[in-house]
Amino acid sequence: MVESFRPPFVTLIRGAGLRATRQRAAVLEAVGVSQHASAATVRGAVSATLPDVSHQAIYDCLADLTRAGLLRRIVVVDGGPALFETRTRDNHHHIVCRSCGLVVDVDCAIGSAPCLEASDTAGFVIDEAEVIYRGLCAPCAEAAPVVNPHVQLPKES
Amino acid sequence: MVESFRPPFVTLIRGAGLRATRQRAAVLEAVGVSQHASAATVRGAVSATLPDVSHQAIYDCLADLTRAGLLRRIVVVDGGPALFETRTRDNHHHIVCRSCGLVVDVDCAIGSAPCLEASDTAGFVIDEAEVIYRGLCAPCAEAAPVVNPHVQLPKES
DNA sequence: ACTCTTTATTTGAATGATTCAAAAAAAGAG
DNA sequence: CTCTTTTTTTGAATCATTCAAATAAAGAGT
Repeated sequence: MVESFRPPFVTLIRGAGLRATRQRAAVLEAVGVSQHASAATVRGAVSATLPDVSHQAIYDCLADLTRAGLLRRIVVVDGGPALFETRTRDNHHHIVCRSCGLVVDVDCAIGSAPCLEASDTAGFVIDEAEVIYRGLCAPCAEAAPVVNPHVQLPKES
Repeated sequence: MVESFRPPFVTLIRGAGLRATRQRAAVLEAVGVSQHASAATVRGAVSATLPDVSHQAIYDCLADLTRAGLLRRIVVVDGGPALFETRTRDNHHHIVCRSCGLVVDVDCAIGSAPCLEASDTAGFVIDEAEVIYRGLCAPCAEAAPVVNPHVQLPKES
C-alpha cells in the first residue's frame, strides 16, 4: 500500500543511508512537529496516519534515526521517558520546567564551543558536556505561590 | 536486637529529623564508602551487616536520606540506575566514563556560583543547572584504539 | 524497664519504559 | 517482477522502581 511520501523526509532518510519507510518518515515528521517528543507522543502522532504502527516500530525508528544522526535523544526528567528532537549536532542544552515538564532549547552558555571546560578533568578525555537547567516556566512560576521541591513531575512533557 | 551504632551516622540521621534505624545508618555508611553507589550496590554493602534487608528498605532509606538532605541522587547514564552520593548542597557536577561507567566529581566550571547562567532563559526562573561531562577515563582511553560511539554502558557503576 | 503511638521495614505484587525474539511484510537492487 | 535484505509486527520479557498491606522497631512518657 504505497502512498505518496512527503519528499523532504524521504530524502533525509535516504541521505542518511536508511531505507525510506512510511514509519520512519512519519516518525521523523512527528518529532519535528511535536518538539521534544517521547516515544508515546510520537506513537500518538504517527498513528493518526498509520493507525496500526506497533510501539516496537516506533522504538526501532527512533533508534535508527538517532543512530543515523537525524534525531537526538535526551532524558531530562529522572525516571521520565526519553525525548527526541530534530536539532542535532549543534551542542545545545535544555531548560526543563519542574512543574509542567516543558522543555526549551538553550544555546551553549560558554561561548560557541561545546562547553567542554571542566575545572578539573581528572584525567578524562571529555567529548561532551550535557547541561540541564531546571526551574519553572513563566506560567508555572506565576501560578506557584510557594515552590514545592517535592513536586512529582508529569512523565509526559 | 540492638547492636552498637557508629555514633556519627546516628547523629547525622537524628540531626536531620529522622529516626535512627540500623538500616538507615548502614545505608548512609554504604553510600559514603562506595562513592556514587546505586541502590543495588548499596544493598550489597548493607547486606554484609544486615543480611535480611529488603530492597524496599534500601529504596525507602535512600529516598528518606535524600529528602532529608543527607544524600544526593543523580542519574548520569541514560537508562541506568540512580546513583547516590554524600556530597550535598555544594552544586558539584560529574564526569562519566562512557566505557566503564566510572563517575568522578567535578567542581562547578563557571566560578563558584551554581552556574545558573543560561544564554537565554526563555522566561524560566532557573534554580539549578546540572552538568554531566562524558568521555573516557584515563585507563579506558588508553585501552581504546578507536572510540566506539555505540558502546553499551554497564548499568552498574 | 514497660507501654503506647508513630514511623519503618518486610513481604509480595505491580508499574512503565524499553528491549528481545521469531514470524510476516515491505524496500529496493537487478 | 523476483529475490535478498532490511523492517515491521506480534507477543513476551526485563529491570529499576513503586504501591500496599501486615509486621516490627523507635522513642516519648511513665
